Amino acid sequence: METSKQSVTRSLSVTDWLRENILSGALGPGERLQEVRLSEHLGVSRTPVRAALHSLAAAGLVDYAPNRGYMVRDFPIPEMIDAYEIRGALEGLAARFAAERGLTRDQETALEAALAKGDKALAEAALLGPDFMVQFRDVNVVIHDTVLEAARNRMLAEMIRISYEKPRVSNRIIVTLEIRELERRHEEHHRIYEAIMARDPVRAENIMREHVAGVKLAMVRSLRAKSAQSGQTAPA
Amino acid sequence: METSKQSVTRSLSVTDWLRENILSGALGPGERLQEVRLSEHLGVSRTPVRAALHSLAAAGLVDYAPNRGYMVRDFPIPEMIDAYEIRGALEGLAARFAAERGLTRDQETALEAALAKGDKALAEAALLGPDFMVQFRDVNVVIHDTVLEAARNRMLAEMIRISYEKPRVSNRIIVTLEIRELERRHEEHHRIYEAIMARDPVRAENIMREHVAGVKLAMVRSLRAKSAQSGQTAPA
DNA sequence: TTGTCGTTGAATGTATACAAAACAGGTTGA
DNA sequence: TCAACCTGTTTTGTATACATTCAACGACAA
Repeated sequence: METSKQSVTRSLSVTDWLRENILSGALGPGERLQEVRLSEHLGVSRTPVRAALHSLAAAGLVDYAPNRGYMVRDFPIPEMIDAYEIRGALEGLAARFAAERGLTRDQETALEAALAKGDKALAEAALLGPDFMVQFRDVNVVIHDTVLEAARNRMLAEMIRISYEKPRVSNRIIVTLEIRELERRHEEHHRIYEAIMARDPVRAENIMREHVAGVKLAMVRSLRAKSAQSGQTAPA
Repeated sequence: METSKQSVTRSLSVTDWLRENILSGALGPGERLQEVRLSEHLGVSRTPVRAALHSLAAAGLVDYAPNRGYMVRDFPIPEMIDAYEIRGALEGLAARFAAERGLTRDQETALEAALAKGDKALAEAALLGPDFMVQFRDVNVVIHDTVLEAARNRMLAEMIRISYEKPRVSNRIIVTLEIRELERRHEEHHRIYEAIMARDPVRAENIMREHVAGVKLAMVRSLRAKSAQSGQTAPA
């Protein structure tokens, strides 16, 4: 197995390996995932490979046809852009639930710490250098995960996780690089926190939805930049 | 196999069998799903049973713990009520996409036919008898499925399907029995269709979301009625 | 050339034997 | 009495042999 960490079972290891390779793009859309080939490549039998493929098919990362096997699913750009709308609707709902149900002491502390860390990172952006992006990414993850936890709904959490686990849609990735954008984004984090603390569900939902819409726009811009770039080298 | 229709593979048959029995409540929350027991009961080997359990775990119907197996997941009433909010958010999005992207000729025809059938069924409710509910259910399914199809987004479709495939949350079930409710519900169907035809995404989304919220309220009422009922026989 | 049909091969579907891990019970020690 | 541990049993995890299905290829006839 080429992954560093070993999961409890081989099936889970293979699942992780496949997921990572699909999300990173190492396994491209349309690529057939044949059981024997994979099992030889990974040094396990067909059984855990089959289990992993089953899981990924249910998670929507690979397509399955009876008696024909699995292939990496196609993720059209328009659908990935839509995915941000879906994320926005779901995370908006999470913010609403959080505002309705309130935060635990720990969640409140975690959010405040994350907000403060973000403020600090933005203030020191210049001297932090490459570490800055790492820190800001962590802040982002903590804030969104905590709001989701505060929503207290397993099904919602699973759906948001599914919407994350697609190429190019993770909140683990900060698309934009402009500091101005990040400042606005973090300002929104503050406002989401305030709305939840004020127990204002409607406002919490609206801000969160707008927040994700902002991320979507940044991603669309970055995609356009990329396609313009590749357009120069390969116009077809 | 006790199910009537045979799927292409045994794995799929077992998956269907398990899903149906969980959704119907024949397999209750917490019930352990042991591979050998199931395979003997269904007359197949452990392999297809394992495959089915894997799929259902990914679909969120059963819980899995490594080396400990599977059990039917718990579906707390509050989470099932939340599920309607999730459905509302997602179906609202679908209506918005449909309004943005427009209907094909076929979709338009299908919606108009379903609306007319619903009108007719409501008008003749008294003399249709038990057939009435069946017809109205069909109308409901066609309308929601067609809007979803018009949204042209596979990921959204899959998520809505997942939110349906929980006990008590299907649009295949009409909770309310009051004709007045159904008339209002169907009136909303008309308005959703109009908003989509008018290419008004915001309005389409809002109406659809309200529409699902109405279904949620009817379901909450019906749950309260049921718990009051069972409360008489078993107050604890 | 084109269409149909049968063969062939490669892939998935299934069953089953064996390995490893978790649970339950009793035993032994303090 | 209680706790820790050892051990048999049960259950899941894995490997592999065999069955089945599908798709591609080529032969043959129109």
